[in-house]
Amino acid sequence: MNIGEVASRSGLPAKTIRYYEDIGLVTPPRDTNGYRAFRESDLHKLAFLARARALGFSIEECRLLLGLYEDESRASADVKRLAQEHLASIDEKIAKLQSMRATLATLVHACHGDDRPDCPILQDLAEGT
Amino acid sequence: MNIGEVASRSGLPAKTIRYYEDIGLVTPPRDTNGYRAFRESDLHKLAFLARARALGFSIEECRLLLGLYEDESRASADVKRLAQEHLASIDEKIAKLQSMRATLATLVHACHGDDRPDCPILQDLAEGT
DNA sequence: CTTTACCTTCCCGTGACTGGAAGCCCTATA
DNA sequence: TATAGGGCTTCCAGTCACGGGAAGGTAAAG
Repeated sequence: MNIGEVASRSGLPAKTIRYYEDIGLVTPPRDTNGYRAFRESDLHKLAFLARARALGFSIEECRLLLGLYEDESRASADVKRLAQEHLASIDEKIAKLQSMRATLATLVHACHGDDRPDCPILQDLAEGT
Repeated sequence: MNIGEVASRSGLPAKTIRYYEDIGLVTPPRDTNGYRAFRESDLHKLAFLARARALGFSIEECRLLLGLYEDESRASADVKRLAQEHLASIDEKIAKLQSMRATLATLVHACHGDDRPDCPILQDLAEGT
């Protein structure tokens, strides 16, 4: 399998797949012409990575997850802990964004938004009330 | 005012203030010894920037906001539009995170998290069900 | 044989900083 | 007056996870 097919089947751009090889997440062998020759197992790994990334895991977390996935003697507790930590960090991000959102929504609501210059949004930014 | 005082009064790290000068957001004059000599107006701008950044505006949006702030003949509609677009992008981010969160929470809930290897989290990542 | 599509490596750019090195400047104390 | 410390300066490199694009080799189609 060449990189193009792997890209379309995994949903990852070819650039990303090459990058994942660079940082050692996959290690496809090479054909005599120098092309990467992906095995089914490489495709499988890449699809795993695509889904883990889609859940917001960082590359290093993905590396750990892959390691656990390939370790037959893993404890599911280790996976769960990793996922829970990630869940907590997502919750933090959501909370931060919602706090921003609340302030911003109040300001937007207070601004009449016409052609006059006075604007509570700028006022708030300037005065930090 | 030296950079240290401006840093503590604006809440921005000195490094960040130098960076903001690099990209032209502030242009403090220099003392004969080469030190930046911040005026009250510079401090004011930096505090404005700190608050705008805290609301999640990008640097380029901050640049626009500063421009509007200093333009006496601005239309508040321009400010409001900028803020509304930013609000929409925050909503997108929140939605994405909440979707991740939902999937992840389901998986975490389904994983017993003991010393056995079978784990629905890894299963989901592997099979993409 | 030519075109076209695909593959390769390499290097630069992104956003918004952060860390660290090397060196100048200013103040205070022994 | 020597020195120790802290603060200031510039510059370079690294972060994270890629994406864009150049220069060139290779394969499949007409």
